[in-house]
Amino acid sequence: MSSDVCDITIIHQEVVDRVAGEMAKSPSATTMAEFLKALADPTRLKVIQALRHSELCVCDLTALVGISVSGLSHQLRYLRNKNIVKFRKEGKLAYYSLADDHVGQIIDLVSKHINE
Amino acid sequence: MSSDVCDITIIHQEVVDRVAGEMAKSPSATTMAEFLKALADPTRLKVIQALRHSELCVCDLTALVGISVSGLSHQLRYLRNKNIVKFRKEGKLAYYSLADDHVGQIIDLVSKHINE
DNA sequence: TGTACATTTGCACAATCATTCAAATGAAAA
DNA sequence: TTTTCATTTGAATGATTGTGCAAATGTACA
Repeated sequence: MSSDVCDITIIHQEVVDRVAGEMAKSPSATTMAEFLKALADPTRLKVIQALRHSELCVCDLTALVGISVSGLSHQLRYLRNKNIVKFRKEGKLAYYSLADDHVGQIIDLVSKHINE
Repeated sequence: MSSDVCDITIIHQEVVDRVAGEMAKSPSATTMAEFLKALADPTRLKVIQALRHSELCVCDLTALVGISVSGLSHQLRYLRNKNIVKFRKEGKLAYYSLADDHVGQIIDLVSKHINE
């Protein structure tokens, strides 16, 4: 059974309909992709990995990540806006830490997948 | 205790050293980021989500993803090269499916994180 | 007050990337 | 063979983005 609509040829109409229904149950692909994009960068990943082991100030993070202070600050703001990291100010220093452990769990899974 | 090397100011040297040691235990940030990038795109995410529910040919995937056949084919090659999807040929049609379930598990975690 | 220093921000640029169009490939049917 | 159709490929393009530089902000200390 096949149909032809709007220049797209659908070959297995029933399967497509069923899968479309299933897909509608999870969060939108755009939402999930936007979150995953936050993790899909070496610099941001290093920041997150570092913060899993200790709260750190920007200076120290710079040394661990190997990037300019300015560049790091940009990425920290990015991660803050996505609620992945949080920070507290202590005098001149800003101490960053992870907002929750969800990201850590995801990274562990990815790590396991790569080490197979 | 602080030191100054190569224009980078390290404020908590011991903490940095300890965290650097911990970080060295997991796969490189570059490797993990490259894998995560494969998931961090709405089109590729839709493809993966669709394939979790059924093996599908390119035609049908096009309808589910909402992109040109050519664009989809580019992304499918991308996912193939990363060993995330595999395919078999049956006559003129190419049937795609997931290479393993690791990706699905990761997506489930992300989905759960978003639905909190 | 003024100096020193950690961090942030605005701007600019190079590089990456997702997409489409047009052409090529390959396989079945006529 | 020729035609038809599903899929792939290559080239081109517009948009996004990670980064550094320079300037601004804010805080502590002299």
